Amino acid sequence: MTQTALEPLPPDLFPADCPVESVPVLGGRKWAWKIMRCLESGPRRFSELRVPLVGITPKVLAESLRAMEQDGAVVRTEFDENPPRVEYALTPLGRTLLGPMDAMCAWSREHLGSLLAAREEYERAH
Amino acid sequence: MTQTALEPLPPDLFPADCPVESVPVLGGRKWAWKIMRCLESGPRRFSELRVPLVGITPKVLAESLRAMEQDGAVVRTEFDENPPRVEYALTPLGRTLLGPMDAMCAWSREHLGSLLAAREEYERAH
DNA sequence: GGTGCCGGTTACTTCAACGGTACCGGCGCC
DNA sequence: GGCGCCGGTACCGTTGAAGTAACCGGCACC
Repeated sequence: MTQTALEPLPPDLFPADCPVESVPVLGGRKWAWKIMRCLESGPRRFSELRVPLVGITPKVLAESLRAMEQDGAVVRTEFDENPPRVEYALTPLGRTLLGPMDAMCAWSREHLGSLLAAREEYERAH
Repeated sequence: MTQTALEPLPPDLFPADCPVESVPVLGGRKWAWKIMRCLESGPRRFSELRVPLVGITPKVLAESLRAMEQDGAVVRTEFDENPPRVEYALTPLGRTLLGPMDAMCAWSREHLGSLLAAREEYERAH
């Protein structure tokens, strides 16, 4: 035996409050990732965000922004002007997320081809 | 003016086939992340995976594994033994995802406290 | 012949996110 | 007075992942 037996996986491998599930951009919010990217270059207005986020409805954008605000990744600033102006910006905490996001984007750029090829191969074989 | 005006965001900022949406662990699959972690240490059997994935049903586990197999992140190997044995393992492609995942986990370990604090602060203020 | 293990499948239900359409108040402008 | 801009809200329908519960075939063991 040159190979040692694999340790069994313990039932408590993941704590009940497993942290990863709470990471903002990971939590099942379709647009969060793109919104982060839009705010990367500076504060943006609601209607300004709607331009690159093609197809998003104001409802979903408002919901997403509010969720990200709750998570402390985004600040909402209201200006007392006319017509009314509201700006959304990344918080320092939000900015710290850009690093890990870049890592994922780099992976995607490098390996997405293999992934799509695997999908086609799977279709072919089944 | 010491501050330059911010470039407006172009409507084509994100290509139609934006890659990030296709990253396996990012695509709305609740258990994918944990499954990756379970397979990190070596190949595992179906019933072996059910131990740490507390609360997962066989249906959802089978679905998740099949989706990850389609994406080329996991291989399924059937052995002609009795009782039947099936092993799931990470592919080389799947392993390349572990790096970016570690970056996200590190972020989570470091900043989850601030995130939860922000959520409480938001509750308090609204 | 009954029981258990293994790796699932099937049918049904639930739920949250998303999408579609319409509409709002307050102000300025013509 | 009518229209448009801004930053949304209200109501409703759709969708897809997840959860619930029951069951399956094949073989070994007793």
